[in-house]
Amino acid sequence: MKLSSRTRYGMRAILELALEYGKAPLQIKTIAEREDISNKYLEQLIAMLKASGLVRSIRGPRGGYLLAKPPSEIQLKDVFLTLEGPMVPAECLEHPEYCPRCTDCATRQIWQELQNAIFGVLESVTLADLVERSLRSKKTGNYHI
Amino acid sequence: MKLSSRTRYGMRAILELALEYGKAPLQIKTIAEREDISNKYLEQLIAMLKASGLVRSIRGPRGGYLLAKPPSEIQLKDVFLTLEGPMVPAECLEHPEYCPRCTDCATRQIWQELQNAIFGVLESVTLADLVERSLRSKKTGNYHI
DNA sequence: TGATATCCTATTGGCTTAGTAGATTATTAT
DNA sequence: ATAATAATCTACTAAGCCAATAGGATATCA
Repeated sequence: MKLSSRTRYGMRAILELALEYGKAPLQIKTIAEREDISNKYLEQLIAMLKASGLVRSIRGPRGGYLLAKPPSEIQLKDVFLTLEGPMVPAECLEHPEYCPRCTDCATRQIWQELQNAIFGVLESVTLADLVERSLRSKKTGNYHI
Repeated sequence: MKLSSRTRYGMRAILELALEYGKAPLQIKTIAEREDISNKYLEQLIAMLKASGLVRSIRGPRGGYLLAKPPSEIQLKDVFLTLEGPMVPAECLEHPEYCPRCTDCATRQIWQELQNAIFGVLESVTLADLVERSLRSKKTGNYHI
């Protein structure tokens, strides 16, 4: 099990925007350079973030992208779901009628617990938290924990 | 994010084996019928479980498959990793040299926490637990919680 | 009006998934 | 012995997704 590049790149990109919150808009080109992501690909990822209302844009020269809300109001869950798509380990979690068998039920509970565990993490952290962590590790120079 | 059919089917299949632990071997055909899975496909999934040592087989008539260890000694993590493959949200978790940038670090922590949360669930439950849950829900008839 | 930067749509190669198909081998019961 | 049974092995395939790449259109500022 692996996260898509979409999610990994996108998370890094929106963190860049969070780090610049309150300042001038950031351009795709800049983010792509800083994060070493293909310009054109990043364009699409940011479009997804914009479509879901997490990011807004300014066109033309001196334009770029801005966080649509304060970092403290954006949970990682929001970003994750936008990029990775719906978090449904098994269909029967959303549509119990898919689950006519008894033994399914026990496994179904597990998939439910897995989903809860993942959401637990992603809901407990906001972009503001990420910014704080990011600045702290920059200060101490401890890139790897 | 969704689990593969491999993992969902395979987990149900090995649960069937756990439910029959100590009894006669279960045949592919039987499991496939009970769980409504393609015979031929299930064959391959069980082969994976056998290759990883969780299941053993007896060939010929009256043959079939058996759990290689008591259900209490098989964590769901073992089954999951066999079927779903290695759980590495991001490459930089295993190879920190992939992580030259500072902002990566904050996201990297998150992927680490996600991995821990998932493993936490999958390590805390064994097939014996699943069997117990399964029998209980069969008794009460509460298939959906 | 030209430069800048977002926006939009289409296309692609490569990989994985979820099977299907068919033949082979080992074991048991008659 | 032999026929039936059930696992084992290998190969193939259609469909879908991923991670880009490409090229042009549109809005905005100086």
